[in-house]
Amino acid sequence: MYEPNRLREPILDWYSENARDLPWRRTDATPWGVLVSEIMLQQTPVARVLPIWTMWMVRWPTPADLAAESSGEAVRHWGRLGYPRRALRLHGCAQAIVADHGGEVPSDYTTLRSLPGIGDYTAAAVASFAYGKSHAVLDTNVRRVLARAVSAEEFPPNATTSAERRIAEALIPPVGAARWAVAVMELGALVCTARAPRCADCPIKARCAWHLAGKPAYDGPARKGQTYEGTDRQCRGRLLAVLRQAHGAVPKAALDVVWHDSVQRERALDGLISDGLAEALDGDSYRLPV
DNA sequence: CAGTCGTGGGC
DNA sequence: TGCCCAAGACT
Repeated sequence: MYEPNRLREPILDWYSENARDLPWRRTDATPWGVLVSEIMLQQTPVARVLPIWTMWMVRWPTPADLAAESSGEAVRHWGRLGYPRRALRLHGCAQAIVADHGGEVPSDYTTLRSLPGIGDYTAAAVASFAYGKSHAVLDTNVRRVLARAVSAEEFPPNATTSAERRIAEALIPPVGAARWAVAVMELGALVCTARAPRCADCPIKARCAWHLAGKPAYDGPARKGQTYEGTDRQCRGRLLAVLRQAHGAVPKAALDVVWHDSVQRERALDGLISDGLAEALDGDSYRLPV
């Protein structure tokens, strides 16, 4: 690859002036706070995470605090963030951290990667942002920025490729890898957005391969559009919302009224139970797991 | 590896 | 208005 500093320096300078003041980025944020933020932020906008993260940090300031609660309380206080299995996985993280790591969030990538709900991105992000380690942090923002700036493509491939990882690793600075990672992410989140990128405000527009090529339209395979209305996912969401609000046993009749199709409703309820998001009680009632 | 898994705001 | 998609992980 060509001289990495051609991209690094303007992006780092831009970040110095434009970084958002997010609570999990402050110097008083703990590794646990960083871990919680990263899992909450998976596929979820910052604006919706902020209030939930703040409540969690007050309620469960350490992994031990969350581990001492039932998984159902984690699900309840997940609220409407979406993908509630993340709440279970975060609870599982807390339990593993207490049981196997002395109550301290692990600092190395491989150990983080072994925790529930922590994949390649989140392990790299926590190691970088909580502990200042050097990793390629490849989230959707970074992948889009690199696709455009380096590969002259409007969008990255559907799945992360080894070529992308090679490009990202070549750009990691020898010093300040974590700041570089968050700076590229921030550029992707605020300027180099998926729709209507603000190229006029971009610090590397004169060096961006995609911009220099005249911003050619995406010509790759169609990206998966997600339908929602009428799906099992919507049904699960309705059912779980009832259980979250109930604070105790919910008679089945109270679930029946929120979804008309009984076949789909039963399938969704079974799914919630097998996922550990709900429990069946004697007497045909249900609740969040204890 | 393609499918599954929530939710709500912006354009 | 409907469609797109927002710091992915897991199977």
